[in-house]
Formats: sequence, structure tokens, C-alpha cells
Amino acid sequence: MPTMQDVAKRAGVALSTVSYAINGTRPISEETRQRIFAAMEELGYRPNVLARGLASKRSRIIALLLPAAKRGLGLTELEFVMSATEVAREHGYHLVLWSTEIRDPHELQQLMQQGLVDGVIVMEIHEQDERIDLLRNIDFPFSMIGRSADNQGINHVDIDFGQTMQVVIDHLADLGHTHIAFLNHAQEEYDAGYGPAVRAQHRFLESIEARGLHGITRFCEAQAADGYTAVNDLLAIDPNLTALMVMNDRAIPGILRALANRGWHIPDDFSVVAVVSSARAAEMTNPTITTAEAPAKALGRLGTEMLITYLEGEKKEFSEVLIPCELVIRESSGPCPQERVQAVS
Amino acid sequence: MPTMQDVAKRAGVALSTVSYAINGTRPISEETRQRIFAAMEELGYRPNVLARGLASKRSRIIALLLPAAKRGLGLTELEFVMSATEVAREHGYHLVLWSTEIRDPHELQQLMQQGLVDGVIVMEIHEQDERIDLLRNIDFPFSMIGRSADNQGINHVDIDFGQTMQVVIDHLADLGHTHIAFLNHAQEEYDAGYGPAVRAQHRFLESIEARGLHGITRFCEAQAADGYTAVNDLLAIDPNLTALMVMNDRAIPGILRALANRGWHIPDDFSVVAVVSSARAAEMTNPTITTAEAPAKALGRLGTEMLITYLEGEKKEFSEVLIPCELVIRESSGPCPQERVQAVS
DNA sequence: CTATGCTATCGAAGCGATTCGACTATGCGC
DNA sequence: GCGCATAGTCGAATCGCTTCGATAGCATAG
Repeated sequence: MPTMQDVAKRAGVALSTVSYAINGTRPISEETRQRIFAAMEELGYRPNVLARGLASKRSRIIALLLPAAKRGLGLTELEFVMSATEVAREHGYHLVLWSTEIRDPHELQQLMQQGLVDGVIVMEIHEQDERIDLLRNIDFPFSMIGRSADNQGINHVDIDFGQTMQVVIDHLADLGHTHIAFLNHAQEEYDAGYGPAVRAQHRFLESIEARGLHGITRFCEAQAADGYTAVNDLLAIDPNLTALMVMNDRAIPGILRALANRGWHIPDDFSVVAVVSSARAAEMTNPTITTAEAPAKALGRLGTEMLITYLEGEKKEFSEVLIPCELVIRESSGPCPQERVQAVS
Repeated sequence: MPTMQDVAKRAGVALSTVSYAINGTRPISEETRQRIFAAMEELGYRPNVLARGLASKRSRIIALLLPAAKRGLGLTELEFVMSATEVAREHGYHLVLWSTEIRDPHELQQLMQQGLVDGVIVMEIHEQDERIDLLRNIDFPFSMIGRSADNQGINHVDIDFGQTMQVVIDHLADLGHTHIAFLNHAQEEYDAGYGPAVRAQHRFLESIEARGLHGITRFCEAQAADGYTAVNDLLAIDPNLTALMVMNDRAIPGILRALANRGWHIPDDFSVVAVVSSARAAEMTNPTITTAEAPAKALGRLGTEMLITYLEGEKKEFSEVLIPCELVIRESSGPCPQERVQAVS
């Protein structure tokens, strides 16, 4: 493997000159530059990332911090990873994956102290997140996909839950629905301050109230069985319910089953809308589900770009971007039923 | 950030002695070792990965090569990534993600020449895979999740398609089915020599023949619409078909719909088994799908361990491991219908 | 004609580790 | 009591690059 020294010799210049030519750090005459690049080409030279990082104190490597989540990552998170990888490469960066326990900032600290990465992208943020506190305290560059309680001076991008909830509720209200339920993630997630669980629920209630509708909420484990139970629970509380918004993909099959069990047909007798979900999931079911699709690709891209821009930039400004989910109407949402055959007792 | 020099000074030893203590490269007296580790502890010292990599020519970083796939990665691939990340960390390695075009080994070569990683894990292997040829030619350490046409002397782990097909066919045959169809990935994938598409189909036909059953196969695009068409096509060719094995998750909703359209009930009138799929996908539908689940976690883990073992080891041996999918019987497979109400002409 | 300021380049000093070749005690066989 | 292997440690060279200070050439200003 040729080194910079080899290139310098072949081009008849000093080692440092080659470095300046490559990085544009200092002016180089056009003629010399040509000779240097020609030499590089002939030798098939590629700068050594490790050496460059060591000398410049900038590795051009960033980390994506994935939680070793028990909820289990899904297609949305996969999209983050893929688009982050892509964006990093576009900018000449490498992306490493770090999976850490959310509750163990110690582990994260050790990783950072190894001096491998210039910055990290944090996802699956909680309202109170020790990882964020740590990064902030030691002033380590990072960006967030999501938000914590205090986002002062932090680059972050998140789903616009307010907008998302409103669009979905508008859709349902326009169809005549007045009694709408929201099925959240598990109670445990909410209690742990998991951003989406907290924000979506609050925004749901706000929008419902703003439009003068009736809304109820319930937590739900990430499994079909609890989706089934949830539907029955909700209908017991409010028998006038005609629509359900669910932010819990794994619960969906149970929901559909519970409704089918009552002999109800979707969307004639009941409407279901998945929020913060994905097309892939929405099209697995029968009927296909009307969905507010998470802008996963954009979130991953922006989160990564924010970090890199910050790392490259002189001026240290911060940006905050909120992106709403896109409503894609499929087969599971329809006009509010005028009358519905009541199930026995 | 403290350096090794700081530790040395604090412990009253030479720089090199600290290095020997950390790496165990040369004998160090117990007493000195204690002092050194104490000093490290007090200073909160962590070795700099870049410097260590540069000096030792071993970065302890490996790359996972994901295709910038148009088919789109799914939950199975996500599992590879997650478990590879985990295993790497367990062994003190970092994992970087490289997404490259399968057909462009040039890009891969550039990445490797940067000297960042010690080895790579390649997934989504094709029978003729230029990436593999390249890695082999320049003698770069790697392991494969999947197989190519020639696997001589390459560490690899793959799904045992023979075993998987046989188990599923046994399951169906035991239920009395004699006319079974196999729905593959897209024709394009097969033609490109995508491993699973090729192997699964061949093994299917072998097993069918071995048991003296009737089998037909068809390719299918990764979308519900083509799943729908496929079912009708297959039944037109063989009206006696009573079971379908599908290795194409995205087609499943279309399949179920086509069967429902005929007024058939699953599994009473027809059985469906997904192969090389995942529990998550299988439980999204109604009915839930009997599935031969891809051993994604194990594949990711083994692929990574193979590479690391190779990198660490003196003796350069190679291993090949095949793991069958696990059959999980759910609601979509049942006894072969004795008689089936024929749909109207 | 000298002072000034660029532009283009060179050489050397790091960056923070590993590793090789000494060097100094010590213990052992004979 | 001598030679010699061995355990334990040190100092220096090295990995491949960035970056700082110095220098030479040359045009422009005064």
C-alpha cells in the first residue's frame, strides 16, 4: 500500500506539499497539483484514515447510537441506519454503530474516550436521557433524532407530532367521526419518558379538544394479544367509538381481529389509522391500513447532516427541524357509520 | 484526555512498560502492573483507538457490507446488523457500516485501501459476486453471510436451505398435501444469482421429487399485487394445489387476498407457509402465518465471530456453518382439504 | 532600491500508540 | 565462582499523516 511519502517522491515534491494538495490547506500551483494527482493515480494511493485521524484529531468517523432496545427495533429504525450510512458516505465520513444500554452512560463514555469518533447521532431519546446529559456535560458533538425535555442548543430533528396528530384527526373528523381512541406504546415506555409515547399522546388530546371531539387513550404492549384486549377495553369505556388511531404496529393484528370478532367490517363499521408507522407494515394486513408514515429517511438524513455540518463548520449554530408524518389513505379509514348493528349485550 | 505517557509518568515507569502491561505483550511484575493499572484508573485513561491502530496495523474495526439494495432490507437484515454490532462489541471491536453497490467492486476497493478496517463481513451474496472475487484477489480478510458459487477456504455461514425446505415439505406432506407450490423472489433476483433465490428453489424441487409429490414454482415481485396474480396463475396451472410455500414476505397480503377472493378459508381450504421469514412479519397477518423463520441472530453472530476469530488467530482455518430455519406452526397450515368447493369456472 | 506582502514549497515536530533491541538483575547448573 | 538463560524494564524508532515555522522567489508600493 503506497504512502504519502511514495507519492511525494514520485511527484518530486515534499511530503507536506502532497498533504496540502490533497486537503487544499495551503495554495499549490496548478502544475504541481497536476503532478501530485497524477502520481496518486498511478500508485493507486488512498490516504490512511487512521493516520490522518491521529494527526488531525479529526477522524471523520461518526457513531450512531442505537439502544440495545428490548422493544426491538423495527423498519423505521432500519431506515435511520440505512440513510445515516448513506449520508455519511456522501460526506466522506464513516459510520460506526454503537449499541448501548440507555441507562448506562458509563459505557458510552468509555466508547467516546477512545477517540475514535468525532461525534454521535443519538436516537430513541427519552425526556430525561442520561446519555444526552453526559454528552452535554463533556461537550461532545452530537445530534439527536428525537427530543429530550431540554433541547437548548442541540441539533435535533424529530417527528412533528402536533402536526401529525392534527392531520389524522382532521381526516377522521372530516369523515364524520367524533369518538376517537388513541392506542399508545406500552405504559412502561410512557413512564420512562420515551419521547414519541409522551408527545403523541399529549398532542392527540390537544387536537381532540381543539376540535371539540371525544377522545380516549390507552397504553398497549407491543403484541397482538394486547391489541385485542385494548379494543374491547376501549369499546367498553366508550361504546360510541368509531375510530382508532394506533401507534403500535405489533398490536395491529390483534386490533383487526377484535373488530372482526364483533362482526364489524373495516372501514364500514369502524376506522383504523396507524400513526408513526411505515408503508411496509401497513400493507401487510388485510385491509391495508391508512397510515401516517414516519419520515424515517428524512430523519436519518437530517440528523446525520446536522452533525456533519456542525463538525465541519466554523460557526456553531444549531438547528431544530420537525417533520410531520405523511398521511397515506388506504382501505382502513372511511365515513363514520350512521348506525352500527350493536353486538349482543 | 490522558495519554499513555501520562499514565507512565504517574506510575513511574517507561511508556513502553505501560503498553506491555496493557497488552500483555511482555512479562511485567505483579507490583508494577498494579501501579500501572492504578494510575490508569485514577486518570480515567482509555487507549486511543486511532493511535493503537496506526502503530499496530490492526485497527480492531470491522465493516459490515450492506448492499444499497433496491429490494430493500427487511427485519432479517436488521437482525444481522444488530447482532453483528453486539458481537463486535463483546470482542472489543468496532463495527462500521459500508453500503455499496454490489456491482461496483471499485468502490469497495477504495474503502478497503483506506486502512480503516481489519476485515469485512459480506451479506446478500450472489453466486457470482464481484465483491468476493475482489476480496479474494487482494487477500483481504472477510467472512460471508451467505454463499457464492465457490466457497473454498472462505469463512461463511448460511441458511441450510436443503434442511429448511425438507422440514416444511415434510410438515405439509404429513398434513396430506401432495400438490405444493413455491413462490420465489423476483425473476430478476434469480437471474442475478441471488443465493437464497437460487438455492431455495433447487432444494424445493429436490425435496418434492424425493417425496414423490407434485411441485411447481413461480417468481414473484416483492409486492402484494404480484402475490395476488401469482396465486391465480399457479392455480390455473395446477388446480389441485392445496398448499403454497412463499419466500417473499411482501407478496403475502396479496396471496391471502387472492385466496379469500375465491371464498377459501385458510387453512381449511388452502395452506400457506412462509419460508425464510420472521415472526414479526408472520404475526402481522390474519390468520398468522406458519413460518420457517430465518435464524437471523445466529447468522449475524456467527458471521461476525468467524471473522474476528480469523483476525485474532494464528492458525488460519476456515469454517462453514449451515443453519436451518426453524419451523413455527401458526394458523395458516392445516390438513389437506378432502374436497374443496370449486370456484365458478 | 529597499521594504512589504504574497505565493508556493520544504523540513521537522508532533499525534498516541506498538515494538524491537538493548540492558540489568536474578537464579541455576556444574 | 563462571557462564547463561530469563524476567522485567527502558529508550528509540516507527506507523502515515497534519501542521507550524521558515524560506525563496517575485511583484508591487513608496
